Amino acid sequence: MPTIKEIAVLAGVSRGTVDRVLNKRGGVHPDTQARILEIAKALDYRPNKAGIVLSAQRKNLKLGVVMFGTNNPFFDDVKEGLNDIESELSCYNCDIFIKTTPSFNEKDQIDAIDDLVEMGINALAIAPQNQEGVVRKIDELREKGIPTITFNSDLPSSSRIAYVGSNYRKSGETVAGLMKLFDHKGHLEIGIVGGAPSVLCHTERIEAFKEYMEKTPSVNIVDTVWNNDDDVTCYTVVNKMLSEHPEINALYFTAGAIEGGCRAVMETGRHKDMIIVAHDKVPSTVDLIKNDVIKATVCQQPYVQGTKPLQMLFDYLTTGETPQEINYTDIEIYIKENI
Amino acid sequence: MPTIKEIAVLAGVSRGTVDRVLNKRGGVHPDTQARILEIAKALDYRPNKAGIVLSAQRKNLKLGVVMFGTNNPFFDDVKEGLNDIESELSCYNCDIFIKTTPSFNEKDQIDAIDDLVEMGINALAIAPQNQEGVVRKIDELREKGIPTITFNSDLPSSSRIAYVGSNYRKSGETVAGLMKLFDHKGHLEIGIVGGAPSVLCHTERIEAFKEYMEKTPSVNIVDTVWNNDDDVTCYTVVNKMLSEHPEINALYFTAGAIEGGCRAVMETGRHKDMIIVAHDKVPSTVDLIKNDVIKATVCQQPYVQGTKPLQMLFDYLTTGETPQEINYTDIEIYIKENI
DNA sequence: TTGAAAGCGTTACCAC
DNA sequence: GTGGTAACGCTTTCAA
Repeated sequence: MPTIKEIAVLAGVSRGTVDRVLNKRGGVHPDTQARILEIAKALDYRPNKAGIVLSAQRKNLKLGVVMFGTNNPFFDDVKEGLNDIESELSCYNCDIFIKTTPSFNEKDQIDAIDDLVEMGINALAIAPQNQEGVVRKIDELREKGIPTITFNSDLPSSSRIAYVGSNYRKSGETVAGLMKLFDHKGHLEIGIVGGAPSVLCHTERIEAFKEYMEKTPSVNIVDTVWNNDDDVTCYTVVNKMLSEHPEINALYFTAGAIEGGCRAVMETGRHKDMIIVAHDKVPSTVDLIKNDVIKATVCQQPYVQGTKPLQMLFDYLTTGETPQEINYTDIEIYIKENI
Repeated sequence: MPTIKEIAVLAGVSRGTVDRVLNKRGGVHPDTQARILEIAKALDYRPNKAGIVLSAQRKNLKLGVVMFGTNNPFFDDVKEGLNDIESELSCYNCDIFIKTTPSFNEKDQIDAIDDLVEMGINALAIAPQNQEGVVRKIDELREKGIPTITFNSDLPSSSRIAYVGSNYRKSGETVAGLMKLFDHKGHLEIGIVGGAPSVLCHTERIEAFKEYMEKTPSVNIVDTVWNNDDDVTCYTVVNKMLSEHPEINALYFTAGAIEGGCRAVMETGRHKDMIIVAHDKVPSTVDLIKNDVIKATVCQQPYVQGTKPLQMLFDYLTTGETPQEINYTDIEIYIKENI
């Protein structure tokens, strides 16, 4: 493997000059520059990450994280990822500051970002609200030279450099495909239980699910109700839906807090013939799968959503390599046997 | 983050002495040793990986890999993983030597290992034959100070330090679970198509599958045939099985070369009502899923099987951290929509 | 526009 | 038993 030192010798210059060229810092004579680039290409030079990281420790990089502080246990796995990457990067003199915002409130997120900037962060990872103010704030940071990566939910219209998270349309389609495979009667009458109509990822899943099912004649979508990520609400709305629609033989839960809903199903005694599919792998969902109430759950690698954005930001700041813009997490299917 | 330098200052010794203690090289006064260990513990010292890797480059580590040279495209993904990790580790002055053995022959593998040892490898990754001679050879290497990690298939009775690969029993059970969920008739008559009775991983899958299904009254396993990982053979045996058993309504392919078998099914016109589940994600399987011939395929992260063993060996040789012994890859379910 | 040197954390080698 | 020092590859700062 060629090193900067070797290139310097071959080009008859000092290591500093090679570094200036390779990292586009400017101030080098065009001829020298051309010569160095040619040699680097010929030798297939690739920088040594260990050297870069070691050297970067003198910068004391600071990374900021903004996310919901909800009690949705889905985020426990995200947090586990955050903790692991924090402990790894701390060895490289890189600090991570995490801010959780209590409500689904735009201003809270913006304030959190401002706080982090105040603390001197060099980059930001955010699970953002889908709101204009947050977009503008990300653009503002970009101009200040602070790159942002979105995770869990994207803001394509902002100038974030990358997104790490689920392809919600494809995950809705995967649930649709599963239900068709599970369909034992040859005809599905489906009730959908979403979180809240304002949460983009849930509505995207539902939209894709519906569009996909519309192409299938043997499937009918009966009703869509919302549980506001709340167990009690979930019980009530599912109870009501089932009594109004005795024909329902399949349920699609797109959000958290499904325990109450499943309880409502079990009370009717219809869960044996009901095809229930959910998202994410929280403890209550695992239990429901083990007890044959839910047939399958479709997941989105929450741990990766915690680690990867920060890893990418760290790499970007140290090695300068531009991350891939769209990083969809795998769509994982779990049933009783592989959960 | 504390460094060796800091510990040295606090303990009133040199960096060399701290290094000797932390890496158990011996030759240090017990009192000094105790003092240093105490300080390291108190500061929660964790070695800096970038520093270790940089320093380790002077060793020019060599890793050996032994695997089948079969034309089974499953191994293409493993090889992709091998290539990626090779290119990454090459930056750290670590070379990787890959030997593929042509046949399912014990002696070939042992010869390949001997060749690699001759070349001076510091560690070995092997997708092993399940044979006594290979076990003994691994034990022999261990005594020479050359650690081995098995991948794809394990040799628990050998002194390999770790295994990376599928839990074949669990993956067979997952197929069983899927088939039960897909069962539209309320009664499964299943034909099993294995690779070869001598390949451990296939027989393990089948065994677990059968044991699991035996607990289910509505399931009957009609017959088990072998295709020797060969398309033509597969066509023949499936053709024969289907004509002898018109009651079969589900097929479980546990190995590669399933295209011929599926062709036989399609020729009978029974594929519309046939529940077919397979393993691994090779191009032909993807096609068969997209064309609704196969309902699902259960995979075992081949890419990870290529990268992780070498990453673990490199870490073990440089940082000295003992790898986890059993590293099961995820059991991934793919259907038409998430493939 | 360029060069020289220090420093990041660890390991290895040579003195004592 | 222990200390000092050079080396791994890269970046940064100061000086020319």
